[in-house]
Amino acid sequence: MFTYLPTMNHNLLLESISKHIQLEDNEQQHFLSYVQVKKVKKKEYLLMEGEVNHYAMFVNSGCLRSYTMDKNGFHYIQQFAPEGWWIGDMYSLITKEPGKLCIDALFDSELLLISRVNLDRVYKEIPKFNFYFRVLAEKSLVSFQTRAMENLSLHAKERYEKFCFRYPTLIDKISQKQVAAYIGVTPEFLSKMLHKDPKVNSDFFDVD
Amino acid sequence: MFTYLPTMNHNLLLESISKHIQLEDNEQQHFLSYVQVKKVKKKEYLLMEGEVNHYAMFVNSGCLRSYTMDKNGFHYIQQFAPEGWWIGDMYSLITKEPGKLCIDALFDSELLLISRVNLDRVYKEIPKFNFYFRVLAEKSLVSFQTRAMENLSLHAKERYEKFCFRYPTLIDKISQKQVAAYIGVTPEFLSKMLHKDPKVNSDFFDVD
DNA sequence: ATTTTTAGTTAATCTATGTTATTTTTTTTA
DNA sequence: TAAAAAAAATAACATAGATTAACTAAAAAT
Repeated sequence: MFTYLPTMNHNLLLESISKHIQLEDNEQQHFLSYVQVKKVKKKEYLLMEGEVNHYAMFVNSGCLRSYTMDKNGFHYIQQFAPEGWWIGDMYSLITKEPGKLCIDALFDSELLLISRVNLDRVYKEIPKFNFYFRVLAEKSLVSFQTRAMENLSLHAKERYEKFCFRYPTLIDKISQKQVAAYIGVTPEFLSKMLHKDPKVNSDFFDVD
Repeated sequence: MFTYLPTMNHNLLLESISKHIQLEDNEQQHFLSYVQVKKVKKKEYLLMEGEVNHYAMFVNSGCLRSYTMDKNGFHYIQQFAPEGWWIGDMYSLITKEPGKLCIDALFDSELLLISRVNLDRVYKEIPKFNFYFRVLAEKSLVSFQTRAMENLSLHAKERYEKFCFRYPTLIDKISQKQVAAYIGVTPEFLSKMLHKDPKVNSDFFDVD
């Protein structure tokens, strides 16, 4: 049977898991034997459009992003994954088909990878991981349900505010261009939006 | 121990479950003892904004919809749930907090309800339901991830086409008003979009 | 350190979609 | 089946955000 000694690299992940399920020592070691550490440089790709995604990725440090591209080369960012977040192309992971997402690193990052194959083993051998990933999937679902509605109903300014709220640690670390691709406007429009003087309140001069 | 004889009302649900997990007869009966049948009339509410959602709902026949409202009274439809679909306010179900969704019936419908409390019992007593609902949550997640991106990147015409593809059984059953609220345009604009002649190709007359 | 590349700013013009209002058609209810 | 209510169609006008282009500032690469 595989075992693996937990190292500092695993702290963040084990912490996330322990919030939802309790693992015996041997279960923890067994699980970690399926996990591999990977370091990537800024701009390095973890997944390109049309590839099958073989790994669920947990971000230990740094930040990843997943995005799609349209025929004009425009980017639309589906998700940022700063420290402590999971990321992957769920469609491709589930179906084992090539996906439409690209995933790359916004900064030098350290990741923990678990392959789809090993994840299936984990589900079989330590069934309570079904509980852990069910809860995670449900939370992520709520978040994307909310964003799908926000993207229909809110103006760019309001979507910007939601972004700031959702990723408070990123606002001053990533470029406006990335934020624009997340809220779905052109960088030119975002720039204008952030610089235009708040409209002067002209009520003071209203007559009648 | 609770048991319950499966009736015709449960066929569709049991079929959905058996696609993902295999239940022993006693597990099936145990599970069904937690499920109640409910019939609702067209326009009847299952959940109103600000209420806590106590039930996950499975649609046996008819169709439900979940939606949010903005301050101007505009509706934004998060999901239709025709026959064989689950629906609920996942945020409220998870957190037990009041949610922002309304859920009501577009037609007379028959539902199977399982309360949050009983669902927690099911997870504990028949752990493989964690697998079933994990897989469902993951599929639903993919669907909402995709829609969130589509709502940013596609024009109304394309969102209309995606709607037709996603709910092929609904196109000729629900009003344009509902479709407009799903794709995020005004009913006036949708009407114009569907009636405007496809632009005549004037290239033939181009000079130089 | 200098060059090259990328990101951000600004502004004029354009377009997809919203707004308001009126009329017609369809559906629901009495 | 008539009356009332809701949905759909149409059209004139308004606006949020896109497009294009030129310029400046900041990073990255040599």
